[in-house]
Amino acid sequence: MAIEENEFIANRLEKLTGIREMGIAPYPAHTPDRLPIEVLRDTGETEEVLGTSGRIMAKRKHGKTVFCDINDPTGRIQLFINKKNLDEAGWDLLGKLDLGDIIWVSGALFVTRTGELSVRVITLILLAKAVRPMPVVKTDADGEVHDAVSDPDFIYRHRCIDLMLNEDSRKRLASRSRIISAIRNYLDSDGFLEVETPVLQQIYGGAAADPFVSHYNSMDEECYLRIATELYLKRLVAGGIHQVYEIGKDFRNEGVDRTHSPEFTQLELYEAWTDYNGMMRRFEEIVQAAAKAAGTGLVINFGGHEIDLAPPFKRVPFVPALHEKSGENLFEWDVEKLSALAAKLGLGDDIKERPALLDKLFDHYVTPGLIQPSFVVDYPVELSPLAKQKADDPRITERFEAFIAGLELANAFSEQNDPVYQREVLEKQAGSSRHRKGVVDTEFLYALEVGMPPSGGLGIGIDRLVMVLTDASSIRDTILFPHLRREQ
RNA sequence: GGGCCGCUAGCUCAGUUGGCAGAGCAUCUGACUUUUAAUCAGAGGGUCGGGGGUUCAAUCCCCCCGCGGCUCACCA
Repeated sequence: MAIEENEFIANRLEKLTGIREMGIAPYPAHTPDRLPIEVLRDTGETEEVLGTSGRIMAKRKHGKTVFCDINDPTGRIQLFINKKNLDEAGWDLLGKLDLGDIIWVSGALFVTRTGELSVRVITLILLAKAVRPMPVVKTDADGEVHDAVSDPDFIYRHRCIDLMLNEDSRKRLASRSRIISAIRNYLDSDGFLEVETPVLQQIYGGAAADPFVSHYNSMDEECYLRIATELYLKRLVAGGIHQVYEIGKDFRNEGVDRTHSPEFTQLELYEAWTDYNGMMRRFEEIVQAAAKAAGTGLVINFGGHEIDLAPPFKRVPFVPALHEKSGENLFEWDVEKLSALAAKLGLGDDIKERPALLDKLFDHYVTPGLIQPSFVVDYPVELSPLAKQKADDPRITERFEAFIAGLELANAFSEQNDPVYQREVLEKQAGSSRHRKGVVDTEFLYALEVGMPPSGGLGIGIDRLVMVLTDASSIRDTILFPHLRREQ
């Protein structure tokens, strides 16, 4: 199929033909020696002829002199192109260049009358002709940006344009990369092994979510994209891999909103000989390392809140906090009373399960107040099937979720390693939950039966962590290519 | 899935109590040998998201649909 026709594309395709007719290859494979633009800027004025390359971002014609701005990832520099400095072919080529074209130039560096360091171009080579126009964004003397491309739909669908034009997006992408890298460094240097477990699974588990369903032709069987890595990683801990982690995509077939994406990146780590207290320290340290990598201080701004990431983070026990904020002894209430209260608060009138009710009421009463980094600790056992119960109260588990600015960033517990108890819980859940379809992961239970040391486990939503550290209002801003509906 | 808002030129956006569709930038032609949101003179560019309805006349009002945003619901 040919490129869609419009005036702009037709015009550029015509120029492309003209360039070929001049005997110039518009898409050469070879780039002559070049210096990054940043290096030219650091060099300053020099008679030495230097080469560089980049994309044409602005073109100002003044008769026999043309000023262009080109940029590369390291910066932007002005080109001073005068007819007398170029050969005829070079000057003719210039006439067929447009904003967005990628070129190589060489020349000495000088400062113009208006004080702008510029390349006095003596050689001009086309490296890639752009046949599709890109939006033109201008910045004035006051640094004010005009005609910025801000339509989210456009940005998500054409991320290449977004990255070309929007500094914030480039910075966020770099921050994300460095954050993940810093987390790996932190864990690797502390003795953890990074592993890869299956994305394509016959039995999914480790979280309560609907999976994406696929089909494996050669086996003729239904399979699922993973919703968590938990159950595989714990098999490794049982196998003697006592410090292990995975950073990868999980897929949950559920609604999309500002803080949920159907595919998202999660870190899960498991560590033997420690418990959820150890995981709290790990989380605090990972947040420190990530903030350092993102180049923010420990006091950050997110969604209009000033947030202090310095440890230790606040501990908020689930049941007492719920009682304090609600003014009622809700944990002792029965399902009917809880359900009635939830309905009265407009949280939904068809919730009939105690775990869901407690969770919902907690979200209503307590979560919104968790602006500064907080660990909500000691969740009711019904909400935490894979966590170990507290020794002195079997109705409570050694589990925490970490919140920053009301956003859930992490979930962790002292891992349940009692195989008999764990089997009972999973079998009961398989019979009741809409998510489980009556399937129990017996290989996971096999591992517990073989014996798994007391361990702590921690899951961190990487996209959300990036949101917090780059002040992104939507998880989609932290994901380069978020899922969008098909364009009509 | 519900509610609200949006969709107009390549980009950013005006606009019409319903009466030939507008600006800036970009593009094209011309002028200009130190400009920088360059400037000046001229020109072209639109199925006003799609479909249906009301009307002499719809980009505008009504209905359906598509896409997006915010929000609520859902989401261990």
